Amino acid sequence: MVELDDERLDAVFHALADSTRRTMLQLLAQGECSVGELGAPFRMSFAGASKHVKALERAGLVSRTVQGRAHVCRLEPAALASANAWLRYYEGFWSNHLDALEKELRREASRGK
Amino acid sequence: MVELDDERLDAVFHALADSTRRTMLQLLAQGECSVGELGAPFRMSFAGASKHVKALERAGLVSRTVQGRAHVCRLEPAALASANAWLRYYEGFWSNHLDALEKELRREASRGK
DNA sequence: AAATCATTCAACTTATCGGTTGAGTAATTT
DNA sequence: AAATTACTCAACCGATAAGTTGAATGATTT
Repeated sequence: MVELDDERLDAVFHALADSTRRTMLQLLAQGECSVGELGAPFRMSFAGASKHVKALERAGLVSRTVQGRAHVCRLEPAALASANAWLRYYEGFWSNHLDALEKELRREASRGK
Repeated sequence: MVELDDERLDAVFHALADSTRRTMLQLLAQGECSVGELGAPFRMSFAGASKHVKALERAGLVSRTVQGRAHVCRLEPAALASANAWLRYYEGFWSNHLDALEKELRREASRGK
């Protein structure tokens, strides 16, 4: 695992740092979607949604194929895995602190999150 | 896990989307550090580093205690865990695509990353 | 008490972000 | 052929980011 590509990680984490884009990924986890379908759930112009898709693509989280006039997108799990790999580095650390972790999660749960 | 706090996730992923801050977290994983120690490795003004620490704090990834004139920081694994929990949602998805994943990681490794 | 150290804060610059609108292109439908 | 659909691109806006510098604060050292 040595040293993950910094720019890739920047792009992936940046792409994930937006709730609209995270929701798009959740959509894509159910199956392929056109750019239009990805944008539809949001109160946002088409062009706006298209930009979000582009950010996901830039991060390598999503790829697209042009099928006629529709651009069909699919999830690229490899990029997600690189983020996961980075986080996993800390897994030992936080599992040594499980008490705090559990307390936090319970606190969030009881706040109804 | 229902629905993780969106703002928290925004802040956490945003904090992680910067190589300076990721390095700071790696430092903190080895033990507590003052703000000065955290900033020292970087070609950057003190105030600049201090801002990065603040971003980590805003995300809940780091907490600080003032000890005399030094501000001592430590890693807060709970926030990292919330990012991890989000990613884990996709674990099933990408483990169904393990071939692509492995190929990607090998490709990166052979590029000497 | 003066100097120094660890740090923040405020002000500023430049760049990027998230959104918009309006126009352009290419594929499909009528 | 004309209209519609699915999209991108370019230009713009306001907000935020990342960095700087310079001054302020508060704790320690001399």
